[in-house]
Amino acid sequence: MPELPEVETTRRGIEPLVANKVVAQVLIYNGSLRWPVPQELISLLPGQRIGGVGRRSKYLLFAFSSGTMIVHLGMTGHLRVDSMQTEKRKHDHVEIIFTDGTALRYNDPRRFGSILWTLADPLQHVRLSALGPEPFDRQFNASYIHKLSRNRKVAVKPFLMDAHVVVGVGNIYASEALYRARIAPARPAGKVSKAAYERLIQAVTIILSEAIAAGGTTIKDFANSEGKPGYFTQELRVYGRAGQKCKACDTLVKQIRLGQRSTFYCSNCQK
DNA sequence: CGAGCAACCTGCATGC
DNA sequence: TGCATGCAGGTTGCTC
Repeated sequence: MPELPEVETTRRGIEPLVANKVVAQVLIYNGSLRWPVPQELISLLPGQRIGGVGRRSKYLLFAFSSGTMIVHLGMTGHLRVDSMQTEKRKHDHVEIIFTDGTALRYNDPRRFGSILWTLADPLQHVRLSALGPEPFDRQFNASYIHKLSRNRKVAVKPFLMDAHVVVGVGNIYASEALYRARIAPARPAGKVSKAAYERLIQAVTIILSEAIAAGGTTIKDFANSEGKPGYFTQELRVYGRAGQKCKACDTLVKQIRLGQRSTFYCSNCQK
C-alpha cells in the first residue's frame, strides 16, 4: 500500500475529480474490509455534495454536508474516478456514483483498507485521535522525538514507523530515511543521539517531499488516480537493493527483519 | 506500560 | 504443468 506520498498523490489526483459532485447512488459489492463498510452510506450519501478531500496521516477525508467519509487504502487500496459506464474491475468493492455519470471506485485486492463514516469532527474519530504529528508539522522536531524515545528499547526503525510517534513513515521510506541520516535501523531508539535525530527529521522531511513531488513510489501495486505509476522508485537508495552495492561506499546492502518488516541498510554508512 | 508477534487477505515470484 | 512456500507499501489487538 501506499505510504504517505502515495496517499497524498491520490488525494491531489482525486480531489478535482470529485469536489462539488453530488452523489446519486452508493454500491457496496464487498463490505468486508479491515472493518465492515458502513451500510448506512447507501441511504445517507445520495443527494449529498462532496466538499473537498482532506488527509490526516494515511487517511483520506471526504467532506460531505452531513459528515465525513474516512478512507484508508491499507496495503493495496486504490481510488479512481471512472465513467460509471466503464466496466468494473476485479476487487472493486465500493462505488460512489455521481449525478454527472462518473463514479469513485474503491479497489483493494487484499482488503486491508477501510471506509469509515463519522458525523463528528473526523480528527476526533477513534482511529485518528491518538495519532502523532504529521511529518511536515513543526511539532515533529528533534527535541520531540529525542524526548519521546528515551528509555525505549525498540529498534529505531519500528519506532519511526509507529504512528503514535509520527504518521506517514512506512516501510520503504523508513529504510530510506535512516540510510540518509546514517543511523543503523536496529539501534535501540533510546540510544540514538539528539544530533542523529536532527539528521533523521531532515531526512524524513526531504524524502517524503521529494516522493510527493515525484508522484509516489511504485513497487507493484500503486498507481495514482490517473493510472500512471509514480517515479520515485529510481530514487530509492537501499530499499529492495539487498546484495547490491551501497551507492556511497560499495559495501553490499544488507537485508534484515525488524518488527516483521524487511529492512535494508548499509552497515558501513549507518552506525 | 512496553515489546513482540499473529492476524487480516490476495497476488505474485520462486523453486521443486 | 502443478503445488508449496514465502513475501508484499499497514494496522490492530493479543500475549507476556
